[in-house]
Amino acid sequence: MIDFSLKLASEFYLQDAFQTAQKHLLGSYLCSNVDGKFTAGMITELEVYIGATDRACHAYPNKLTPRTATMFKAGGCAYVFFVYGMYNQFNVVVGPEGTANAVLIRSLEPVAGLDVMKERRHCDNMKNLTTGPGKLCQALGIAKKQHDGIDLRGDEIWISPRIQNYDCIAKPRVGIDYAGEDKDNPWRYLIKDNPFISKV
DNA sequence: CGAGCGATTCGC
DNA sequence: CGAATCGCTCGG
Repeated sequence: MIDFSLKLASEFYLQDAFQTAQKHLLGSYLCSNVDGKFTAGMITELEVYIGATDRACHAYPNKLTPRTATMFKAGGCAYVFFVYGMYNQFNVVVGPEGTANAVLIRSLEPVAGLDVMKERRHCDNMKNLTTGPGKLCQALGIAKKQHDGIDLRGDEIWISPRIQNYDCIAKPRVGIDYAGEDKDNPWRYLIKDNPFISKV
């Protein structure tokens, strides 16, 4: 059984976003205790965004606005944003204060609180509960209004370290056709052979 | 101050 | 493949 009370050490949030994403975040457990309900899923897919140089990043080129402000905080907090009038997306802020790097969590394999997830998602199919950035926020009860900027070492949303190593696949990121030269960067990482993915 | 749009999802 | 749906950004 997994001990979800363990939390990813602070040091990893302050290091290189690509290293942290592939070696520490991928395969770890995103946990939430929202409205008194515990849910957790293993991170199977994520994407890296770099504020200084990456046209796909909301904070490019180091653009500080009310929306992007949390990305400039020190690593270890959540950047949660709202899109399409109905969906939230959850990112892990990585790197020292003043940099705007974030890791978008795109898909989870449900591990705990499946009944809660099914209820929140109005859906019974396990493969459809958390396989997408908007879906997993709904399943875990994560929303910008309550959770943007929240510390990930607190007791509402946190990350529990991976308990084994996984082979990693790199692909281009999803839904960023506007990003020009950066749209083909292979900064989407998936656990090899894990079926809980948002897209092929 | 308002038009345009988005790191998506679902149903037709 | 198009609608849903609204906060954020930017231009006027």
